[in-house]
Amino acid sequence: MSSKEKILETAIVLFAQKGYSGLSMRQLAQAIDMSVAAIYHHFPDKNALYLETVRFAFSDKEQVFAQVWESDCPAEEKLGRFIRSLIDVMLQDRDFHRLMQREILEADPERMQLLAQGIFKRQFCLLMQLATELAPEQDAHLVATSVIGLAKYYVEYQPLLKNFPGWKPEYEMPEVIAAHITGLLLNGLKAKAA
Amino acid sequence: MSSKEKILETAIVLFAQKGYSGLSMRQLAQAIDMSVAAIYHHFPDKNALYLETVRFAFSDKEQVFAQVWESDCPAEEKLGRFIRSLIDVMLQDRDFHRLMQREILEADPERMQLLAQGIFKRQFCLLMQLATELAPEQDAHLVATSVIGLAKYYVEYQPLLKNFPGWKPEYEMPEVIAAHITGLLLNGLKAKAA
DNA sequence: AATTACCTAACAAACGTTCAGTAGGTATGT
DNA sequence: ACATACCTACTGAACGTTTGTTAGGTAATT
Repeated sequence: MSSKEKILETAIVLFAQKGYSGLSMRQLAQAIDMSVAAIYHHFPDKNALYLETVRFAFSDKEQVFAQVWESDCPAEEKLGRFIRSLIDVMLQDRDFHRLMQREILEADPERMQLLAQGIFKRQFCLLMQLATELAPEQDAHLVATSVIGLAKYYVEYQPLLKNFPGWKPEYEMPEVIAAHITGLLLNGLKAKAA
Repeated sequence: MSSKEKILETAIVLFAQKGYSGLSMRQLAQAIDMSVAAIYHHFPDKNALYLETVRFAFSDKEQVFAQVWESDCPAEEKLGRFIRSLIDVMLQDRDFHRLMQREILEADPERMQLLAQGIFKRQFCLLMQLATELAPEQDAHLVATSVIGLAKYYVEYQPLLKNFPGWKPEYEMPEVIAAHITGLLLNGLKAKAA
C-alpha cells in the first residue's frame, strides 16, 4: 500500500470517529507514523484531504449491490436481497457509514450533489425501477426512499434503541431487521396495489 | 431572558451548526455579545456547557405530542397524527433536530441512556402501545422503530434526495410525506394482520 | 460587607501551514 | 565510469493564529 493510500485509509477511520475539526493533522500524522509535512506533500491542505477521504471511502461501494440487481429472481425476493445487502454493508463498514452520516449532517449542497450523482444515483434508480415493478401505481421515489430510510434507521439508531424498554438482542441481527422491513414493505405495497 | 438562557439558546444553534469542536468559546461569546469569561461564570467548562445545551434543547419536547395521545380518535388516525407531528417538529425545529443527529453520531452510551430514559421513553412506549393496538401479532418494538425511522429519514436526507432524478418539490411538504408513510404503514400492518 | 455578574488580559497548549533541507532513485551528458 | 541535474518522498523546526481556561479587577446589587 502506498503512503497516500495509507493516509486515506487511516483518515477514513479518524474523520469518521472525530469529525473534520475534531481530528488534527498532527493526530493523523502520529497515527500513520509520519511527519505532518509528509501529509502536506500528498495533499494541499486539510480540506482537500477530507474531500479526497470522503471520495475514497465511497469509491468502492458502487458495485456492492451488483449481484443483487443481476440476479434474475422475482421482484419480491430482489427487494429482500437489496435490503439485506444494505444492512450488511452498513453494519460491516461502520466507518464508511459514520462518514456518510457526517456528510448528511453537514449537508453542503455541492457535496450532496456530488454524492448523489457520482455515487448513489445508480442504486437509487435501480431501486425506483424495482419499486415500479412491485407497485406501479405508487410513487417510485417515495417508495425507494422508504426502503432506504427503514434500513438505515435500524442501524443508525441502535445505540439509542437499545435503551428503550422491550428491546431484545435479536434486534441487532441483520436477518431479523431485514425480514421485518421486507415484510412490512411487501405487505404495504401489495395492499395498496389491490 | 436571563444571560444563562441566552447563552444556552445561542449554543443550541451554533453547536447544531458547527458541532462540539467546531464551535469555539470565543465565537459563542461574540454571538451573544459577551466576554468569554462571562460564559465561564455560568458554566464550569466547555463540556459541561455542551451537555447542558443538549439537555436544554430536549427539555421542552416532552409534551409536544401530548395532544396526539390525548385525542380519542381511532388508532389509525392517531398514527397519522403522530407521524405528522413528528415530521412537523423535525422540520420546524431544525436546530433541535441537528443537535439530535450529532448526539446519535457521537453515540456515547451514557448519553444515549440519558436521552432514551429521560426524554424519548414515554413517546416510544406510547407508540409501541399504539402499534400493539393496530397489529397485535407483530413486534411492537420493531413497528415503532419503523414509524420513527420512516419519518426521520425523509427529513434528514432531503438535501441528498433532492439530487436524485425524479425528485418533485412536493416531497418537501410534510402532508405529502406523512400521507405516504402513514398509508404504507397502515396497509403493511393491516395486510399482515389479515 | 458580601455576593453576583461581568470585564480585560494573559497563559500554555494545540492548531493549520510552511520552509529549508536531505536521502534515495533515475535519467542525461561526457 | 562518473559527475551533473532533477525528481519524489520525506523530516525537523518554526511561523503566526486560535484554542480552552484562568487570574485579578470592577461595577452594581443585596
